[in-house]
Amino acid sequence: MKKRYNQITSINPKVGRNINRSIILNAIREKQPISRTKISKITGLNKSTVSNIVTSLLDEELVHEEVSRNNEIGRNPLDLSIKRERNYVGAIYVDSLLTTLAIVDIDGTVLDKRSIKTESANPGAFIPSCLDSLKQMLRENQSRPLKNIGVTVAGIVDSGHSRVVYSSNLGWQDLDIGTIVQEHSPEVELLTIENDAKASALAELILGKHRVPSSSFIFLSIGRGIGAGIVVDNHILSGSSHAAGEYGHMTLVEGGEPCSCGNRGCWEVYACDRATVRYYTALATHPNGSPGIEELADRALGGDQSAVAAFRKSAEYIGLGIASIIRTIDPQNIVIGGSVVKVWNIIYPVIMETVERRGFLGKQRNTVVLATSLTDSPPLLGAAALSIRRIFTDYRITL
Amino acid sequence: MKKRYNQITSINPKVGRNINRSIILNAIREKQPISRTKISKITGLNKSTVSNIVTSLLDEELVHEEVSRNNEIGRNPLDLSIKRERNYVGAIYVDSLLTTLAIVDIDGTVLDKRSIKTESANPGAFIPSCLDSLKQMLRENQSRPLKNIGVTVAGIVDSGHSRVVYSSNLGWQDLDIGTIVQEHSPEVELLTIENDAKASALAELILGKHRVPSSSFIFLSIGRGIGAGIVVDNHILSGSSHAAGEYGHMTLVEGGEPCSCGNRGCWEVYACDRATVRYYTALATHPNGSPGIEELADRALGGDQSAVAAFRKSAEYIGLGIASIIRTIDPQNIVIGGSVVKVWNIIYPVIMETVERRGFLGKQRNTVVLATSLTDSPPLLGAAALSIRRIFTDYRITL
DNA sequence: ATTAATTTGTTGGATCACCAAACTAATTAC
DNA sequence: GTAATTAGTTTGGTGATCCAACAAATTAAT
Repeated sequence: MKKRYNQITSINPKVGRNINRSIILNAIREKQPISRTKISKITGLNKSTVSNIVTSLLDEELVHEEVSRNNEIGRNPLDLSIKRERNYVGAIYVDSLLTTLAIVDIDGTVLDKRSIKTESANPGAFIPSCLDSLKQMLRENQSRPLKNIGVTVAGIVDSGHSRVVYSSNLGWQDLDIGTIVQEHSPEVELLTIENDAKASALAELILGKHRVPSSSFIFLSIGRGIGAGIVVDNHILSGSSHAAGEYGHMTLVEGGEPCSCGNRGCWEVYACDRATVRYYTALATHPNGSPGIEELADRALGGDQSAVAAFRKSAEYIGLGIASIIRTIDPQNIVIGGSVVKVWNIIYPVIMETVERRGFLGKQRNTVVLATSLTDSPPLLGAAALSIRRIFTDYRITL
Repeated sequence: MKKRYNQITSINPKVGRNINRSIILNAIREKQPISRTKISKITGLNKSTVSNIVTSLLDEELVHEEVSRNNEIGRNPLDLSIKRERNYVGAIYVDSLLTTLAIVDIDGTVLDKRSIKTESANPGAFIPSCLDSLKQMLRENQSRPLKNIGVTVAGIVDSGHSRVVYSSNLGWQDLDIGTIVQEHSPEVELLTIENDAKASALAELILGKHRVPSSSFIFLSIGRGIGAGIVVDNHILSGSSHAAGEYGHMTLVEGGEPCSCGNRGCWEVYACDRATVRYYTALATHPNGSPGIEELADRALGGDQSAVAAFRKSAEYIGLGIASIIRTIDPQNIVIGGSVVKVWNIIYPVIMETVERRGFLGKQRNTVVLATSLTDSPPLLGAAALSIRRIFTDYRITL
């Protein structure tokens, strides 16, 4: 297990070949179906080189070939696309109450999914039980054992050492997930663990239907708090303490409302799900107890004006924070994930009104705010994306 | 003119060679003096390959060779270092009142420097007059014509098109500096123009004496406002509208003091030089008019308690903003440049006290706050660094 | 002084990957 | 049926890196 990234510090023919292989494989993933000739044109590699590398990709069963009929003059191209069968990955998203397990193909399609109760108090027993559940699912689907598994949790994760540094949700601290998995399931060749928002950003990048929205964007995960994955030039910003993207605790109102982190005026105090519920109970004449965010979204969609107003108030603060992000990072896109996406039509106009009033400083800005394009839970697809990325690109350029 | 970056989209032997050349050249710059064998060890390239490439670098007169005596067993190594003679670059920093011109060697040493009054109202005449002054300086130093010139201005700059998008300081909008230079001085092969804070960050990265502080840090330029250069994995974050790093307009106090940008509670309202002066005039019993920030720094160093208190108040807000940066970007370092560096001993304890109280959320964080290590004005060295970087690395990996 | 040991840097042949151009294959248009 | 066009393969050439042997320079021991 624990195949580490190939850290590239210089180029030799083999490394160059591997990089080109990855470039071609990613081109196929992004533009599929695509012909060898087109790949040659967009990469600048010679046709013969492309053919040569594609032959190995076909041998590795990562790519699939099919004759195409395009009714144009000349010989028909051979369409290349990603081979989805035989390359499944395991995905585990550990949330505070429920843990979701899934088997996902390398194109991001969820083949099977189930949830179990999270038993975070005893991770040494809980993690193995997740792996056993995955194996059970595999047997039912008659698939080969999984060689790649991705795990996502809310909290600070040292991905390079497969360790959870700190997770307040789960009460974990310095937990070496890698060793637990290795001892229980030595057949797993690659385990990757990452923060949920960072992994969601990765999923949006490589599996999202915004069709490569851009090479630099910010994925905002709005839920219990506000976390973010920052993507710069196709790389996730990890942070020197593995803690980049903790946008929820950006100070928005110095001296404002107290936050669970001990400070005051943090963004998430004003804009996360709990804030919306708080706004609702303060506004509604008959709040019917304290509804969950999903229930609240349903009420808003059903026409409950207090629920709508609560979401609009949150949206205004979401917009304020986004304006700060735009001014400081100036990303191409901001992609939002979380329950609020359910009421996108209600919140989007409010967010944009605030952003346009506050974020652009009168000058032209290009940042586009979007709802996530992922069709399943972003943190779950994020867990899958961690493994999928490694299949497509198994090195990291340091230079 | 206008040599654009080589955008690398795939690897072939020539590109690989060029990358390795750049890796070796940068290794020499960072670790000089260094032997061929050591370069081979740190890059992973074969000794013979290193020798081969070093031979071309010696031919190009970029590198200098010298026998070393290290008194160790075995043959003495040949020390390689950057050849500073014959490779000078021009640097122009256009500030709102004064423009500084300099001739700098590729190791970052300023050979000659002078200032002229900024005539921003007529850039079509002013830019050429800057170039003429540089040529005059060259004649006095009996140097060859400059092939590389870097320009820095405060404002939003489209570096790829050598254009100033917007500069409120200079009143420039959509100004094509590249064309002006090309028409006046066609012998200039490469003109690079960049925002002052971003270029300062670059200077700190490649010329700073923190000896490569890290590959990801934020350079905070505190002056009339607060600008920043964000360095991630040795690259400057440019932003989708070329406007990344406008940290001065990050909202810190929603609904707070009005800012010139039209919003309220922006960070720079509380923490820039004007704020410090404001604090001082409010505190001092005999403010002696409204002193400039340099004068104020002198008074603080001279024991003026009102000046000290003003800087400490600003420092507290600087710390607050830094805490937000740490929580959101989690950089390895934050490097501060500007007049406040003069009173570093006064402000540093206050900044750190605030940062530690607010930025680390009780968990271990590694971010280190430092004063700039640059021995000359960061935006001026930044202008030089723009050209120097291109000499050392003339491609950009896109992948 | 001579020899052994050690380290630096060079040389020459082998290998590997990409490229260019010619070639085969398949399809449409006339 | 032939020409034109586009897709993909084959073949030989080039160029860069690697490997291993070697030469050069220095210290330590005999």
